[in-house]
Amino acid sequence: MRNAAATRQKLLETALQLVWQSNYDNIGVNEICARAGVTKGAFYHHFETKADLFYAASRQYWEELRDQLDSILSPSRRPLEQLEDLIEFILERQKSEPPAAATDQESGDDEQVKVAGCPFFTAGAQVGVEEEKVRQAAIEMADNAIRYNAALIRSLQADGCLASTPDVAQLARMIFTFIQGLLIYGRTRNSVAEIESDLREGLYRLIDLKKEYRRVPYLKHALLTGS
Amino acid sequence: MRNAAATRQKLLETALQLVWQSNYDNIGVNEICARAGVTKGAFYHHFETKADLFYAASRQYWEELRDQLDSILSPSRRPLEQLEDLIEFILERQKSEPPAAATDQESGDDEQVKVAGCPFFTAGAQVGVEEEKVRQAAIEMADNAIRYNAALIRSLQADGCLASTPDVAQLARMIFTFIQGLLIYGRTRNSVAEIESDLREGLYRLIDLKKEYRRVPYLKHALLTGS
DNA sequence: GTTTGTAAATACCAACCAGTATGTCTATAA
DNA sequence: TTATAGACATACTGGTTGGTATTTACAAAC
Repeated sequence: MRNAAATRQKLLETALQLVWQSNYDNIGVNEICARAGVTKGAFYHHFETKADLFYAASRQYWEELRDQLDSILSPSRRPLEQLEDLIEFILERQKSEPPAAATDQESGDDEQVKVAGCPFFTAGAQVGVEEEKVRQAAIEMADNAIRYNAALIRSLQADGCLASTPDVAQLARMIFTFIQGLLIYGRTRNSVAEIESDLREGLYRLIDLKKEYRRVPYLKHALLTGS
Repeated sequence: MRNAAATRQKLLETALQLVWQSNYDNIGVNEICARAGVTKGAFYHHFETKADLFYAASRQYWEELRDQLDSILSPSRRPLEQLEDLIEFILERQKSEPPAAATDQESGDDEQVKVAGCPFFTAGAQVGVEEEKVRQAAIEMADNAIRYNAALIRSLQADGCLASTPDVAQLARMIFTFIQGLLIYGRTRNSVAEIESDLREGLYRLIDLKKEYRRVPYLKHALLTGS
């Protein structure tokens, strides 16, 4: 590694991957370095502390996420389409995490974690009074996500999809917390299946989407009796 | 400490308190012992491992919680009353945690954590593949809580309070995940105020409570313009 | 070709981790 | 009074933690 930018990037990606599979306290600097194929000297050359790395990783993670959300929640698309694609996006992402630099070097032995939720958000909720930067990352992450939720709600509302007039800011918050709680629940069971049905139905109920716009989540009865 | 039961209880309470303020990985056996005024020998006399202690603590925590839920969700009370009291209970509990053995010995310097969420549930979501017992505790905790949610939903439904007919099991799950997500969110901000309004409104929307049964969350406008 | 600044490697630190080995106390039973 | 067993205390283990000090490799500037 004679390329400074590449080394830094590798550390960010590895941190992202590892914290996604476990949690902030459980991942050590040594392990990050080993997995990234980088020495400790390089680590502390690029980042002052472990918390610093995670803060930087969370920001980069959000930038990637933001780009994807921008295309899903693009004003050029119909609000209902945005909602459904967002749901699909969340579910799909749980099946394919960690997000970046999945396979490289000598990895390949890891236990597969199927559901994760945003590790930076959950980490920020758990670290102690020290590690203020980690909590800061969680707050920023949440604020960003909530902003996008609010935009989606306003679009849906403007399109006449909502059965009632909500407090947009509040509803955007509630959607975020619901999704996070759901993903954490899914993680304890380590299965995506359990949350697949709940995500769509829960969002429908929270945003009070008009019945005619709701996609029937499970067609098993209809399918079994013949389409 | 010549009383074995008391020593064991003290360890359980201390573990409960500490993990509530922080998280599983961040709390060491040494710290638990020191805070409990107990030596390490006593600790490992009563519990085989750290994970064992937390599993036991989570079970005891649930037993306390269950008793309170039993009185709140008692069939002798009107379903709507049950719901409102449950909401109040959740909010009130966040302001007064940790639940047991708050002040004893030489404590008193701790940073106040205002919002917590169930630490055993969140811990179970984050621990790695080892520590299976910790995750087990989280799953049991969730299952228990969801059972009580389901009972409440059925009561509300039987009383004609719901605007639509829900999948009870699913809705009970969604309520649980929503509440957990909300509490975790509140913890990152370290404020109860942010979640107070969201909890009631979110539950109303999830369970699709008929409008006439919804308690108006904020009367600020009405109050400001004169009652 | 030498200087200079940055990137990275090595070796190391004190503090802490969960867990253990071993001994002592004390209460009860014989 | 003695024997036994549970309840604890003390001291320690090997290993790991986040972080640092020092040195080396290397590329561009002069």
